[in-house]
Amino acid sequence: MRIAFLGTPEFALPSLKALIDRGDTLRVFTQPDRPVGRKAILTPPPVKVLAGQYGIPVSQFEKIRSAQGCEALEAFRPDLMVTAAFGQLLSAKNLAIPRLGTINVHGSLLPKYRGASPIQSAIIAGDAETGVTTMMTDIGMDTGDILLKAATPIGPDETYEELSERLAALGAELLLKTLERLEAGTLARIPQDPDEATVCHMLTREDGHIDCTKPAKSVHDLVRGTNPWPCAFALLDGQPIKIFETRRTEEAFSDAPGTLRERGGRLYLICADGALEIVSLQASGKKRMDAGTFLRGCPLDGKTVC
RNA sequence: CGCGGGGUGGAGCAGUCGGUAGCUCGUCGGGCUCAUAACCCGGAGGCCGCAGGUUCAAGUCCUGCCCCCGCAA
Repeated sequence: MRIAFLGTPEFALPSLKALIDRGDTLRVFTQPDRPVGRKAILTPPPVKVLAGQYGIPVSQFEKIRSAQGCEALEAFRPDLMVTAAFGQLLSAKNLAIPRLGTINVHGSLLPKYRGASPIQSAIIAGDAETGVTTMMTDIGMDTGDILLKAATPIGPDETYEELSERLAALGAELLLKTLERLEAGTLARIPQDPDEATVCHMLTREDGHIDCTKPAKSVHDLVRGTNPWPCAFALLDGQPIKIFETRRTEEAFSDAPGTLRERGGRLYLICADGALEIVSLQASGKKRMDAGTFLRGCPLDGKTVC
């Protein structure tokens, strides 16, 4: 098949690779190179890099909905479009181009977590299970008919980065299965139940702000759900302290939520219903380090964060 | 020239008004204990990021450069 693949970050890589291995005729559409990091180095999106390694032609548009975007898509004459974490909404005109329609690989069990941060949101919400869904893309935000789903449990300490990697692989498998059934004509379309739908927005830095008046599990879920980006943080003397890794603990304290306690060389953050051990953290202008090392140069016992 | 913090024994940090480098941990040796990420005694280990400058004297003040990091994009 002639397939136009629209995707951008790491999450899209296994799906693109799966299509490459299938031997489809591909053309990749992705976001423009973006300045990355403090040095603002212009960096190509991961999908562009992978496509380049296989000699697949790549087109980059600020807006695929633009006239130029549509022309480029039409010029390729795709049978099918496949999207995976593309990062842009498609227009009705875009969607009308491929005769077989557009299939999206989404990192949640739709209709839950429509939108930009399905994987992080599932972890932050404390869900025990999530998954991937293939669906027929329509004009809405992840509102199209569901094709196939695959579920997977979320590990109690699994981070966004780890889960994202697993779901990306799972998504690629599901995409292959979806295409097989599409070609065999055995694919069923199941409309989403709007009453079950939830939407998750793109995360911002402030989404990583820890609220110690919540239960320890909720804080822990936030820490792992935002790792490595935007990363959970708390304010100490007005300065952000990034908290990379926490661990559930049975240690009991009588301090108010937000208090930091040092005990046995370990660092604890008091939350609403108990303490959470802080395993690794980073102060502004400092490097990331484990709690024991941090405490050696910066005593925190008795201090409070908010 | 976007804003800001920082480079000091192996790790994390302190070092005031310039005056000969200190703390916690680790490490090595010894001691003590039923026992410990316990305690006691002792030791090793530092071109104070690099290069200039000011000075009787620079970790400290000035200039340039390199590197690390937080924010903003």
